Amino acid sequence: MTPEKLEFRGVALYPGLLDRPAQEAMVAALRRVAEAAPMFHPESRFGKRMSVKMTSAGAFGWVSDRRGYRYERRHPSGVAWPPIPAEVLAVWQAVSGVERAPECCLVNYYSETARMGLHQDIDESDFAMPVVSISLGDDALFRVGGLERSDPTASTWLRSGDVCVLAGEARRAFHGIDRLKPGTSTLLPQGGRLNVTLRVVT
DNA sequence: TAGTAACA
DNA sequence: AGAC
Repeated sequence: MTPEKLEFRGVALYPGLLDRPAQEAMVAALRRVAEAAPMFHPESRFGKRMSVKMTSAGAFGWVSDRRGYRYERRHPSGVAWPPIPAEVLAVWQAVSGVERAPECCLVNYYSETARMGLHQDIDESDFAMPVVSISLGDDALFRVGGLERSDPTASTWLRSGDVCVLAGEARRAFHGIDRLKPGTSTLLPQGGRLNVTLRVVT
């Protein structure tokens, strides 16, 4: 793992923390997660489908529907979420800086046209616990703002193998993904991007 | 509005 | 960036 650490608007960035073999191993593990807990398109509380597909691993999964955003013990189908893969836990241990283990491993799949609007991660109970994010596959334009939606934003490209940590001032910063750069990675045979986010929820 | 479209 |  490359130890280089950068900072972008308060977000810690570890470019290329995962080398190609590590990325491939993680994708294989995530494929097993998606077999146990199939990806689904969440719906916002106003009935609009999000463009990303998602599933989770761990004690809790993140769920969105007309009842709002929350963490649930089970996949919408009723099955328990599979365990968080060891490869993913190793990244948390390397960069989170906390002793607690993550309780939720949210896996988002971005097709070439998928995006994620500016939002805050505020469905957790302890904001002293960081959010760790792993990028796999095509490059993605990552936008980071401040604590209010109207705060100015700035963008940077995230590449396959990069890891971000949202902690401290940036823990509740607005952030999102504007677009992908299709064809920039050969990691995923069908293209697109996987993003893995790790959180302590309770 | 974890979304979108129109418009500047 | 703001409005819906």
